[in-house]
Amino acid sequence: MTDKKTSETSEEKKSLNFIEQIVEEDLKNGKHKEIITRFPPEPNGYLHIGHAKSIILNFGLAEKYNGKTNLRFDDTNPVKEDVEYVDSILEDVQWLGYKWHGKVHYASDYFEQLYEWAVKLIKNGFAYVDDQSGEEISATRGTPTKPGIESPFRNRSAEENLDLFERMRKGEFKDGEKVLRAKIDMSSPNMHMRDPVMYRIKHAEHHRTGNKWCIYPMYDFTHGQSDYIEGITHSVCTLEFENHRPLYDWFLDHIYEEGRTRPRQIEFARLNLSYTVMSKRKLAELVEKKYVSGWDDPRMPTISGLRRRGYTPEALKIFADKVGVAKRENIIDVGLLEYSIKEHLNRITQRVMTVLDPLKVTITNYPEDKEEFLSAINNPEDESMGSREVPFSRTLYIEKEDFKEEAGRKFFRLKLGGEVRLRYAYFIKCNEVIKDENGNITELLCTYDPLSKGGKSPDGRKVKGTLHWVSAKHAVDVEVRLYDRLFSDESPDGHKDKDFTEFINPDSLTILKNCKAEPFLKNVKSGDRFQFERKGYFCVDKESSKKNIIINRTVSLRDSWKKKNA
RNA sequence: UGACCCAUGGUGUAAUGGUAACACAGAUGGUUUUGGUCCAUCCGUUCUAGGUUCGAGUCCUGGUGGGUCAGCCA
Repeated sequence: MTDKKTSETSEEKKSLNFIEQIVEEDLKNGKHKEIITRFPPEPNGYLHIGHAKSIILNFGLAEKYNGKTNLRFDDTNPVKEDVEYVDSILEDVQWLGYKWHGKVHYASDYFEQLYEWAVKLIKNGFAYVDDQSGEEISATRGTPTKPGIESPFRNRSAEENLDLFERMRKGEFKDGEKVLRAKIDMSSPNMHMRDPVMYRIKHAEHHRTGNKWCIYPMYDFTHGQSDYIEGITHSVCTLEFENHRPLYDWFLDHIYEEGRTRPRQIEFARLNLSYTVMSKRKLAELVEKKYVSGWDDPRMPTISGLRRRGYTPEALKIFADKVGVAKRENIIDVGLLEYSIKEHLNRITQRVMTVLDPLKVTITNYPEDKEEFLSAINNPEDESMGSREVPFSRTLYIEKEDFKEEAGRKFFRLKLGGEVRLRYAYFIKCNEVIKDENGNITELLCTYDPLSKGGKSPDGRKVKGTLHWVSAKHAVDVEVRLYDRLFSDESPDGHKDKDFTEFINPDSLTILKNCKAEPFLKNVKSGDRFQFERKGYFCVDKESSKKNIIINRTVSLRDSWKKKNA
């Protein structure tokens, strides 16, 4: 029953992805003795599953090749960043199970060093202060097919540039009045090489450096040098930075000192998931416009959302492994994510019986005051988890959808005059259906076969259906929240003429208030995970309390019956 | 109509000049006290046209299609 194939065959001969090949090559030919990677988020939002792929890639590389991984906040833009995000990012990385090397790094720790390098570039004639406005700079940059125009301030003397740059730092100028630019090539076919801005003036309070600085380095003048300072060997980022690489290398060329580790930028394709959006801006919009309850809403593709939904770090690693690493644009089927969590939860979760949509069943030939306890297996995939006792009595609940007065032979569940097995309990036969004045079924009158205790056929007769059930007297009331995909379209932000919010699925959340669980659930705490037999994997929500137990459905079980009849 | 990058089943990822492999999805069947798990079988002439080679998914050239770049964002 248990699966042994995943542990044996799949690990043996796994081919390397292109980044691992580069690393192995660099290690083999002695370019590096040890690799150091880094995860460099900007603290301007919550991490999502795309970041999880990057985290797992970077930390995974270091684990595999006995290297190290730094955590560094790319905090060069004070107006967008906040400690709230720093904290959530720290929590998410740790939850994934990774430990960064040494202390947490911040690009803002390097502001002084960066400033000195900027001065060096100025002295060597590779940078100048430009007085043009943002609009002018933009207008003279040219287009991808037309070269740009050199700034009239491009050929100032080093002395003048130095003086101006110092005064920029001192705060003598207003925001936007001046910038420091690299002097490269205004007619480069690569737009990023057309005298990119290195520093801009922002009289804004930074979440770490406060008001110490009023000039802030741009990403391009920060990232590679930060890698260099930290001794990063492989600087892995996403494809949209491909065009930045020549600039990354250009800055390094001008500050590099012989003998030191020189970082290399390598780009891979970011993760895209079907039926969701991944951009920070769009996720923020979902939160702000209250389409979801917050960044950690269980329907969100954020790490905190997935965590609250009941995902495990292991599942995300399984997922990342299956997705792979390459340079091709991709949209991963969300089904693969769901498969990954099912695969893990199937192995580890406690089984439990919970009726989500209860229908009362009275066993007419079962004594009024009798109750008994029946043994149920906790996890068929893991014998060491043992078994538990489940109470049985005359009045029970079964799932409404598990009964039909009349149905074809393909319907294995309970029908009038038919017999099914109650899991771990008895065979029961339905003799009578009770309805209210509107014709709704309110109760089933059944008889049980005392000889079928434990669910074994006493005389060898077979029943096709096995139902989960809960004893009414012993039932624990719980609230269950079912989640469906947030969007009805596979690629909600892939339509030019339509806004992604038009595809929001109005039925992505269903709250069930009247669910009946077996007594095992009485003392659950938030974060506990279960399989509700025949219903799916569930996780106790953070809002859950003793009085009001709230449980999220992480993912449903595969259901070939429902699929066929859909 | 510039530069850079990409193109292998429905979706992803392999094959490192030598029999197109693995996973997910789908289909069919088997086992089963979860219509779960597990097991078996089926599902691609590698975007296109040339070229190099004994041999090309892989190397070269052209084409086609897609992505990225014109923030004082990262």
